[in-house]
Amino acid sequence: MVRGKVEMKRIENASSRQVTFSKRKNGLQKKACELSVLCDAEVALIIFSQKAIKGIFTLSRPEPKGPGREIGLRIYRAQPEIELLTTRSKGISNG
Amino acid sequence: MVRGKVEMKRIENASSRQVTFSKRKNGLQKKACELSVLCDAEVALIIFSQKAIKGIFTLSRPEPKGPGREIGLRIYRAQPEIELLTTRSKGISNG
DNA sequence: GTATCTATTGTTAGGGT
DNA sequence: TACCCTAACAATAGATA
Repeated sequence: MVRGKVEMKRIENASSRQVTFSKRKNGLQKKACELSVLCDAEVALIIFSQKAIKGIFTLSRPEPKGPGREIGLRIYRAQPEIELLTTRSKGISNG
Repeated sequence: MVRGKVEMKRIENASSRQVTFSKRKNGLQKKACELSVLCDAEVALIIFSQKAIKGIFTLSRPEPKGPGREIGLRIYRAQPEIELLTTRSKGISNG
C-alpha cells in the first residue's frame, strides 16, 4: 500500500530490490512504448543491473530521415548484440 | 483532467503532441533515474522525435565489471555525440 | 512556444496466497 | 519463488495564463 514515500536511494534488501526492479522495469518499458506511439518518437531504452544483465531494448523504429538517423541506426544495429548479451546473462548471476 | 482513457495511438494534433511529448519525456527520464538509483542498475534512455532530435541520454554509471561492460561503455562513450546532435537540433525544425 | 493547476487515470509497495 | 490485490502515491490531459 505504499506506506510513506519511497526513499530515493538504493534498496538494500536484495529481494525487495529484485521485485522493485522487475516491476519498475516493466512500467518504464510501457511508458517508453507509450511515448513512442503517442508522440511518434523513437525511444531506445537499455537497462541492465549490476550483477546480471536484465536488458531491455526498445526501439520504436529506425527513422530513415532526420538528423537522428545515424545514431538511430547505430543503436538499431546494436540490438542483436544487446539481445545476445541479455540472453546469455540468464545463466549468469554475477558478472 | 484526463477525461476518459487516453487512446494509445499517435496524437494527430501537432500542438497537443508536442505538449504531451514534453511532459512524458520528463516523466520517463525521472522514472529511468529512479530505477537506476533504487535498484542499482544502469539505464540508458535515448529519445528523439521524427522531426527534431529531442534526445535525452541518461546513464547512471559505466559499470566497470559484469557482462554489460562493453555495451555500457560503448553507449557511455557515445554520450557527447548524442548530446551534440541534441544541441544542434534546437535550430532544426525538420530533418 | 512554455508554465502552472488539478481532476482523474495510472503506477506500484507491501502483503497475501 | 512468482502472481494477484489494493491502498496510496505519482503522472498527466486538458484547461488556463
